[in-house]
Amino acid sequence: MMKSKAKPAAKTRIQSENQDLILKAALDVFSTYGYRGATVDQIAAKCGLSKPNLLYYFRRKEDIYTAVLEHTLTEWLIPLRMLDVTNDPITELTNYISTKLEMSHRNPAASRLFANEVLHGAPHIRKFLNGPLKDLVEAKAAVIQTWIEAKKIKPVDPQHFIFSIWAVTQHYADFAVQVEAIMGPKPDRLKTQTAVLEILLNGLKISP
Amino acid sequence: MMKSKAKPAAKTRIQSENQDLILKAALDVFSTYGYRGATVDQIAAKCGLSKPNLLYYFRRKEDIYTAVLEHTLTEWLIPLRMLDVTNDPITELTNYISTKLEMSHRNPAASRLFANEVLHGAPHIRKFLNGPLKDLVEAKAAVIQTWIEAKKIKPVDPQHFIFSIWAVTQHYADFAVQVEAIMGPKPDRLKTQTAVLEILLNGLKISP
DNA sequence: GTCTATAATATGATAGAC
DNA sequence: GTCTATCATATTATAGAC
Repeated sequence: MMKSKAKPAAKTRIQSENQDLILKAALDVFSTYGYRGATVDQIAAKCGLSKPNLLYYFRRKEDIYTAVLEHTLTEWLIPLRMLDVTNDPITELTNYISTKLEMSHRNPAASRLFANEVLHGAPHIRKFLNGPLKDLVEAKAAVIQTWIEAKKIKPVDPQHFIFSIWAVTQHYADFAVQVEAIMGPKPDRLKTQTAVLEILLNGLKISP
Repeated sequence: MMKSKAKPAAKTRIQSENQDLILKAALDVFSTYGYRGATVDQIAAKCGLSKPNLLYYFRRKEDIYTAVLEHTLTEWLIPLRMLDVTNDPITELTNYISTKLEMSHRNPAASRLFANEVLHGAPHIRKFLNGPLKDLVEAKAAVIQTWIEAKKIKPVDPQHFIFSIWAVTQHYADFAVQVEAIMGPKPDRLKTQTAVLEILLNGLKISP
């Protein structure tokens, strides 16, 4: 469960470069095949290190996995943290949704890694879900509630609304294969963004 | 890829009972651990058969997996097929969304099995996605488009709207651990349903 | 049809030379 | 720090008795 003793101290330039290589390759392999489906061999091959050399940097397979997860999670919540109660709600929510779509598009592997972890019961990040994530969602649900009470947007259950945003935006990364099977390869990103914003936000706008 | 030669012909009562047992246990194990994470041992233990006996019914692990997937997929699309252009759109869509939420709640394992398969590139159901699924979505997108042109609902991209429905409804099954970490155990189902219907449909309703 | 025993393989992890 | 070689284990799959 997020043992940060996993990584050895990175001191030399070669060490820190190799660590980056490993984490990048591991994100790729773990997100494609899942924790159990990924093999240390694959990760080693992908970053051009020998298996024993890779295991010199991270003693166990699980240590690589938790390192990548940790790295991903810290970045993942930044956009939600930025939701600011003092600004216009539609502007803020448009911004948040667009940023999440953008992140899912730029780094689908990270989205899939996280999806896979939660799908299988989140054994490595239970504490994170019950602690920091829960706290953050409650704080931001309160922000949305404030907007509702100020009649700046129509009423909606704030927590479920946040879930819906996550669900829809991450869908385009996690289920990309399915989306492309139906829409053809390389779906128009602007069209996607416009559609998602309309679907999620039109119901909230106060009628003119 | 969906080789239906997988199952031996089930003739005796014992055989067909055991097949059901196996498929039920396999759905559970595969959806929890993923294809690679699941072991034949686990499935055998769960349904009370010995491993060799299980492998008498399905020669290879992969055959069990494809059988379960096939079984799941056929049931999964029934609600979307029922979307009827001649009825009131809000009634029809309310019905569809409610049914999908209900299915996700009653059988989260099926939802997760499918999610896991697509997440990892859908190696076993590519043909299904590119064929039957694509055709069905195009047909039902046309239904929604008809409603829009008849001014019965506000304009929305029909395909992306279908994706959003899938994303949000399946989220409550696939990410149940996360939802419960934030909302507490056993979230109020009626409240969830009401919230999801509002979020997805309020933007479509023609102003009174 | 069902079992025990076991083969064949894949894979995580380590020992020890350089 | 990095490599080759190898161990130990887990797991799919089969052979063959009953």
